[in-house]
Amino acid sequence: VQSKKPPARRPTLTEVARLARVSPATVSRALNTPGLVAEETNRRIVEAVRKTGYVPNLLAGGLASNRSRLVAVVVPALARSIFNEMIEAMTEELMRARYQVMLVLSGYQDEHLPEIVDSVLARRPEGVILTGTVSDRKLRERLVSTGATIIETRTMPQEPIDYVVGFSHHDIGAAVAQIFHDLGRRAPLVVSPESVRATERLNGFTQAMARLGVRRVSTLTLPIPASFGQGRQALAEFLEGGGRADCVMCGSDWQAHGVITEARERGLKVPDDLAVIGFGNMDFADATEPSLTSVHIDGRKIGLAAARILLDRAAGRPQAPKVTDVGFTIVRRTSA
Amino acid sequence: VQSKKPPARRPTLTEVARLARVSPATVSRALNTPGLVAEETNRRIVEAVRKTGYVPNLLAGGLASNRSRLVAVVVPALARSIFNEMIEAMTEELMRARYQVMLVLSGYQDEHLPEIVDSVLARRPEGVILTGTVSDRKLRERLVSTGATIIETRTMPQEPIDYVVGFSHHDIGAAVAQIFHDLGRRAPLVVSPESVRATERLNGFTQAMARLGVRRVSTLTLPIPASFGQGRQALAEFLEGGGRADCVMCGSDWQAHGVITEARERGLKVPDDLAVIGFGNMDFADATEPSLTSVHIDGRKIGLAAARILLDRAAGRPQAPKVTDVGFTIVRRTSA
DNA sequence: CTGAAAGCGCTTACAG
DNA sequence: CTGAAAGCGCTTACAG
Repeated sequence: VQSKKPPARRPTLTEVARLARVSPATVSRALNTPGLVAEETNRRIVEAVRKTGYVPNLLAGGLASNRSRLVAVVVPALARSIFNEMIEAMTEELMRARYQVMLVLSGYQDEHLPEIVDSVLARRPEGVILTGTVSDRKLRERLVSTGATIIETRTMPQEPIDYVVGFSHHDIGAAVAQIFHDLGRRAPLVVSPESVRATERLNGFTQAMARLGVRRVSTLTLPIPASFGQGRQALAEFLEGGGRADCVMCGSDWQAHGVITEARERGLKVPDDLAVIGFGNMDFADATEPSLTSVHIDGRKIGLAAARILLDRAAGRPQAPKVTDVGFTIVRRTSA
Repeated sequence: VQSKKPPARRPTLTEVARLARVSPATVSRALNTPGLVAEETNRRIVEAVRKTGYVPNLLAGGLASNRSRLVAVVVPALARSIFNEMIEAMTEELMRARYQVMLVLSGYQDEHLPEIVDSVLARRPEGVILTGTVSDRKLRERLVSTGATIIETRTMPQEPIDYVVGFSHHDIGAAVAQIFHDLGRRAPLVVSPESVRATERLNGFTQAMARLGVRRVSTLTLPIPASFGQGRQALAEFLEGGGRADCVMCGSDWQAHGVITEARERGLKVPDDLAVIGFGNMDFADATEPSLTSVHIDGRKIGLAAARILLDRAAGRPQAPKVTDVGFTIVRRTSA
């Protein structure tokens, strides 16, 4: 006498074949390339699939065909994430083509990257979407050697691993510097999270400022993830340490909001005494008081472009360009 | 003469075995249950793995062992998402146990659910995490029949499919009603997205209000996803249509912020003329003017609890309770 | 502690 | 248009 759990064995392709009175090979064809199968045969197979409730086993299918229909997306984190729109757009597009997305969290430190890469490769993904780049040469080679399409996003590396869909953090720093310069600011401060990409923005900013005649840039480096409280405290310490600034480029909108809050608490007027520019153009950017000028990246555009590259390549369609620059915009609101 | 792409064949377990002078079976054991293998043998195998750069093929492994080490997470959407923290906590915990997370976007309509469920089951996941519930009986059975652990989250269904980690939307509606009542409000408005769960909150609210002696509740139903602009326009139309209200329960913080903005634009004082409570306790809830009272859900707690259930079950450890209620809190700020 | 063998559920040349 | 057969790369009783 059995209780509860029935054997839970799922019907297999072979069972469907038997029911439809064809060979397993024909069922496989009917499911994957229906054009190759006679109409009447197809009908019988569809009916058998329906009757049995058959769901193909993609582990077996992937193993046999060497095509996993899987794309890995590697992001540092998700909470408070600026990656949502990219991931969402990409996932939607890939799901439409019957691909699936494996979500991988890498953290902001690189130390676990080797294990993470291996765990990704173990699934034999057809594509790997990276946030930023991978600098370790061995890891880069390991990624490429799999034959998967590798796409670096949200960056613009000197030496791409394979494909790139991103923008130049360096240029963003320069553009922000230009805005402050146009506002007549001469004492810039950069509040920057401790990340490769924030550092690129810092460098772009500093170099542009130098070109514009401002050689002195104050910098506050903060641990990741950058928060409201942190931004606030950072400005407090800076000012109490005797620092002077009339403009601030922040690593995130949370930081920027913290900086603004602290500044106003101390009687500074934003933007008159202190102009502030954030990064990310978050939901709340127009809800702060004053509203926040911020750098906007089109995440959906990145996600879509990456998905298209993968699908085109999988379908053998004419290759996309290796590098796609989606650019950025700076949304001017009140704070600068 | 070959060019570019080297054969890209990855080393197999058999090659590792040959190099280590053992059988494939022993390599498999060394990798999965090292305790069963002699130390010296193990050493040789580890060395061979290193030398070859071997990465196990989980498609093959999963097929052979009938354990995919895959968990599917199904959420309606990611952009502006309230699910981030849940997903992040769950993914972290599962990755630690060498499980991987497949991200599935379902949209807010149920029409594509059957295909989505099939695409999920095709990967033979060991667990399926759902946002909300699945009402279609056939789909429920299909899910269960796979033997995977099914976990419904962010809900508290009458008849759970399997496990539940969530909270009661109905109770939230009631709690919000109580707050408005304590503030002496008698003309409530509910701005509610067109979703099952928002409707539960609406019902809880309406019933509690009735118990508290307020029988008339105005309702504005909005399409999903609920946005700032929508909330704003909704209030505008409501007031211009002659509607009266002294308090509003909103379906999201974005809506709430829109409602507040519109109210102030029209000279209404928040909270004096109009008390407002949002849902989600988003980042910007304390950045609005006035700051926003909102319902807070501990997403990380949900994600962790779900991951634990899966891992405990996979390890055959004593079963977790079928239903976990993580509750909710209402964060009082200025708007109510 | 280790190996030989069967099998997991598919796909895909190959042949007809 | 269809089938027989081999094979994808693992795991796991079974036997020793």
